[in-house]
Amino acid sequence: MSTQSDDRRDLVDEIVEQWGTERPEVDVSPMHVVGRISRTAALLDRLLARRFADVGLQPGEFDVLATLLRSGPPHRLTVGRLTAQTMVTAGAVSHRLRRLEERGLVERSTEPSNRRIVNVQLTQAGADVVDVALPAHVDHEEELLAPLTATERDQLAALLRTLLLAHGDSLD
Amino acid sequence: MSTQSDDRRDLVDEIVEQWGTERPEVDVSPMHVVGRISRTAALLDRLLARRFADVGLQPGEFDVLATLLRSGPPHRLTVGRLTAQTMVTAGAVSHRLRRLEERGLVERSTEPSNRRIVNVQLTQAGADVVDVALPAHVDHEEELLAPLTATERDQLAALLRTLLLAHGDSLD
DNA sequence: ACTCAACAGTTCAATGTTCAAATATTGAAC
DNA sequence: GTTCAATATTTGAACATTGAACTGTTGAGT
Repeated sequence: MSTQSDDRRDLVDEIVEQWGTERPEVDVSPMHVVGRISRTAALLDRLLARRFADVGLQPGEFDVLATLLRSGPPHRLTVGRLTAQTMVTAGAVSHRLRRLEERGLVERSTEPSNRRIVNVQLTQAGADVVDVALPAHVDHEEELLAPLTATERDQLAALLRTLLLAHGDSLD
Repeated sequence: MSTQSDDRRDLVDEIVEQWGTERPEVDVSPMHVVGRISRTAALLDRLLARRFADVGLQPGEFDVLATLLRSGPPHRLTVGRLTAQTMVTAGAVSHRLRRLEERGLVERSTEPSNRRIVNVQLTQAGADVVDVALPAHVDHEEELLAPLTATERDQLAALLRTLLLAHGDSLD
């Protein structure tokens, strides 16, 4: 297995070097990490969004449907639990649900025991959509990660887990 | 220096485990990396955006102004070169420039030798804004990376650089 | 000179997200 | 029982980005 490290310079290297020349008194080294996380996410999200479009789905819509499916039977979650697993606001989730409901992929109903709560039920049509989209999605992710060895993927995942946990991204 | 590894489970671990139960025939392991890159970026971007708001700036606006400043005197770039350094479309850059021009932070003028090209000039007011925002911004980034040791940051940066370069994110 | 494709930016309608206000419900305090 | 703060979700205006169409400019081919 080839494990040669790539010693070329990416755009973030250029940016950090420019700052070193233009504002040498400011230590911009954190950009090496934060800048790359931001750029990598933007790059991957854009590529993945195109593939979703082929299935007539938006990333955020897939996110909701997939969350419901992987929660297991009966494929029903409250809006709150749904929101807790996304990186968007409750308002955004509500908008997504309205669009998905119009397309018949989910159904909303108030919880009888506590009428503040709304249950979101994945329909059969919604489940079918995820079952088509999921394998294609992970295949695409696999392709995008091809430049990294299995070891490198593990390292990357572990480092990001540390960062996420430190910032409270867990179920607790 | 403490280098203990965090063995708690984050939300991505939960998600992958759920898929393992609900759809064991699909190998969702790429999510360990892609899912965390996406979530980490969303988390950091959101936190950083709040700090920018304190200076009356939006992340995208800071991005444009900072690109102009770090390009060095005379702090002037074409719209095309500006767009090449961002992760957004030319249309988005055009919108950003209109907003920044209205606030007197940049000025646009057509290049005499090729009237298709538009030069974007950072004004003194624009340079002042970046000079206030930049140190605060990198300080904030530094804080957000505090959970990682210097070695871990280097590893993380190197892994992401490999990924970015493989996907063409360089000046070439 | 003329044609025309390529190029550089801009514009605009559509769209998804955010933020804050609003609605409705619950439970606890008194 | 009534009050009221907390909770759960929705609504709607504001706003940034996208994608496609559009304007204007240049340069190569003939």
